[in-house]
Amino acid sequence: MIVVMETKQLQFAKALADKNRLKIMTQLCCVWLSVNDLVEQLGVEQSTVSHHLKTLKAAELVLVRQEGKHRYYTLNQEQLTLCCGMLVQSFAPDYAATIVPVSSIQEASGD
Amino acid sequence: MIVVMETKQLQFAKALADKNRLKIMTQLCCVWLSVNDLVEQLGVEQSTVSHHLKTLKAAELVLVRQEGKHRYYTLNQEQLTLCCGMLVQSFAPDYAATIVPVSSIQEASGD
DNA sequence: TTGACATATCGACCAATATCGATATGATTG
DNA sequence: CAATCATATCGATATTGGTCGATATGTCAA
Repeated sequence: MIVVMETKQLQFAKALADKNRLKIMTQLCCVWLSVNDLVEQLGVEQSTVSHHLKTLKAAELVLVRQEGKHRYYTLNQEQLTLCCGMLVQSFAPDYAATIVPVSSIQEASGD
Repeated sequence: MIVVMETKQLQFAKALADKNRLKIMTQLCCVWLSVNDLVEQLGVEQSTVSHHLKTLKAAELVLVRQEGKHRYYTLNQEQLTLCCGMLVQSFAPDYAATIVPVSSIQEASGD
């Protein structure tokens, strides 16, 4: 269980640890964008954007929806919140109890 | 302001994005350890541990205290909590209001 | 000051990964 | 089916960053 969390935390941190991926996440917050939309806004090659999206997808930080020839991505706010809560639980136990009631998030994510 | 946060978030994510640094953080949670203590527990060279501690220090994720010839490190739980709150505010606005009251953390950190 | 110990820094090497260009896969339309 | 557009994957290259060994800096005791 703890090992699983450590792996998840590493994957989460690595997913965030790139300038362009953070930019992508910023762009994808609260909206659905196609890969080409992101290509235009970031100014890097399409293959690069796809590569980053794959990394974010592996970390479950983005959701995908196919529509016609387009694939629309958006940020997975719930997963991000869970990961942050996990970090606080692991590394800030003095704050975890009062600040981040992760249990309530987990309840809300029952699917 | 937003630019500053993005830089901070990148630094935070990069600081966490290494297996050995996560191990160090785990070891330093709630306790003060010397560099040599960490060297023994991680099984890597002292120079490597110092290098990681420098990275964590730059991200303000550890606190240092000199005592005799030893330097004792511990995890900065408050900073970690702030960074996580910042991430949720930036990338999970739908959750930020109800789950992570960052303002209360900032109040508690007034110095 | 000298010696011993603890930690930080430096230089070199190597592994991981970001990027690009080219190509393959997949979806839609005619 | 062929043509076109959108995205994913692949191979090569460049850059970043982790690691080590050696050395420098700093601290304390004799």
